[in-house]
Amino acid sequence: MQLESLQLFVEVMRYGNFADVARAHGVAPSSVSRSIAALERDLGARLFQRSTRRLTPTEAAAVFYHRLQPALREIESARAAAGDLQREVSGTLRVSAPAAFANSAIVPLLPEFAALYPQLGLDLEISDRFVDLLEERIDVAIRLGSLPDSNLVARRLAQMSFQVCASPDYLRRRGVPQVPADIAAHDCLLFPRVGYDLDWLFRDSGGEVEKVRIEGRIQIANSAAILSCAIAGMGLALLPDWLLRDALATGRLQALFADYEVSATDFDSAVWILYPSRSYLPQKTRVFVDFLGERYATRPA
Amino acid sequence: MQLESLQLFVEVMRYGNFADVARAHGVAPSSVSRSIAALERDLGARLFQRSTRRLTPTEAAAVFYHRLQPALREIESARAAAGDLQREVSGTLRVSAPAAFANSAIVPLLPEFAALYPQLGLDLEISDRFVDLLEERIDVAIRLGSLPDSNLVARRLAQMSFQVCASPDYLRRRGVPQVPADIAAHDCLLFPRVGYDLDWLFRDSGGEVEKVRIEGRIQIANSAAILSCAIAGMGLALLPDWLLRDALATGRLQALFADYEVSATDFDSAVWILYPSRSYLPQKTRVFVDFLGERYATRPA
DNA sequence: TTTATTAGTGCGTATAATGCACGAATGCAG
DNA sequence: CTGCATTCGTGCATTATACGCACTAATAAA
Repeated sequence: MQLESLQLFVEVMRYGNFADVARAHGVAPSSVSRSIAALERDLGARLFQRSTRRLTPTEAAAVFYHRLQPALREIESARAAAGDLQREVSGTLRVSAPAAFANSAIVPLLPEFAALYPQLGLDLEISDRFVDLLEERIDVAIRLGSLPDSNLVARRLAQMSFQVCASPDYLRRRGVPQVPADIAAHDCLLFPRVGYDLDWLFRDSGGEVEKVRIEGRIQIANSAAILSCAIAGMGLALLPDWLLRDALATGRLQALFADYEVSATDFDSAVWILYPSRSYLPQKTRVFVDFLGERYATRPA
Repeated sequence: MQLESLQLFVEVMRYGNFADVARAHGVAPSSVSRSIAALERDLGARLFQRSTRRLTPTEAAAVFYHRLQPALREIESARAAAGDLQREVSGTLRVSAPAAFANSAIVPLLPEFAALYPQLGLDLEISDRFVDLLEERIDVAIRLGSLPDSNLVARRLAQMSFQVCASPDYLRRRGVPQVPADIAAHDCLLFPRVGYDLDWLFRDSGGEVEKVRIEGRIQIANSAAILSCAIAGMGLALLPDWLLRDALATGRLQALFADYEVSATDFDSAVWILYPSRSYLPQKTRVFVDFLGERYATRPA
């Protein structure tokens, strides 16, 4: 029984065919086929019913998979733990982050981080869905907003604050709103959120919250696209500060309502960093978490 | 990382030296030495401090060992479980069968079968369409009639013979037909079949085939419903023997033309049992196929 | 000091793995 | 209904790997 065959089997269960697994591993499909066949010989049981175009796992495969997968992960984890005891930061760190945040807040920091730890490879998995850290073998994940409960270790990187902004061109044409109620007369770029109405919340320095109904003809569920629209002068946008930093710094956008905190949902969104709660935290994970923590402490988002 | 290297490592931790492990495995000591060295390369950490006459496990080895050992045991156990599923009658058997056949010919046998194999769960998928065994993860399928070609293993359970019958009440009112041609004057219960005209075929003991045009006002594409109509005295019905057994035995129906073979299509219909593959045939599939085979051999349908 | 045993290393051979090409099967698009 | 493309499996030639043997260095016990 080959360990590689077991890993291939697990991936075949995930992908549902041999060819994709072969491509992912850079080997010939026949190799995968032979590995699985060898495994079946070892088990004395058929794992997949094959028709040329479809693989169907047998009951034996399902049983084997559900017990094998945790064991393989444990071996991998044990290997990492043993290695990290005597090794410096090395290997590959798999980071999962939302697309917009990765592009504007992580990628700019990568050169410095990579220079700090030349032995460490970085695998940035960009995805806006909530990935399963264990399933995808993610070491560290960035999550925005409020946090669903889980058995992961969570650390709050920074408070996430929002700002209303528009392009100078737009403000010249339509005027600069002075108080929150003024935005009712403006085009707003809408980010549809399930469970929330089309209101923006403004909290003044005294803590008073004002809710203003907004209107607009453009609605996009992608904050990077909303940013582009705002820069193009299509209206007011409510966006998180980490996404605006560049555009504000270069003057392509102009922030409004400096005296207010603004939000579309509530006022306690944050940037979270998550990692699996392992008894032995790999060095690479620790240094990455510490690095981001430092960065966001000294240069708050 | 080789699975065998991991197993060797565990044993080295137990024995405390390479030579004994090598002897226990019937390999050369140099082989063990090389396996451990490869493992150390994979981990990036030294596992043993070697002095020619003594091995001292490092801290990394201790950490690795304590997590590796349960994982290896789990893999071995998972392998045994998957294999046992093949060799022992356990798990769940998914059977696909046409509704009428399932109700009258399979369900009555289930109590006995279930008692024979108490560890086996049974999932009876009743469907009159031709399901894709792989797609639906079906272990065994029952098919009636003639068989479309496929890459499945097919076994003929029994010849399927048809009989013309009617209720005693109906025969009292309308008279008992003596020769095939007599049925032209009777109400017949029609089962519409694509590609076949409304004729019934009679083959006498001499092999002579007679085709008789039938007529009737009731047409139902459901043999169980036709059975009910016949029992209710609504006409003559041409039905497969396995569907009639009960009604004939209790006298609710009476068979006609004992000296003829009858059919609505051709004379070589059969009950087929199909399963996906012959290699690594799970025990649960084998016992079910054998059980039905025995049942239909001793008590022909 | 001698002896016996152990780990590590070259080296040649034997076994195993791999890729490629080909064939059969099958789902999909036109 | 018919090509078209993709997928899995197998035979074959090639390549890579693993293995044992012989030998060296080292060390604990006699």
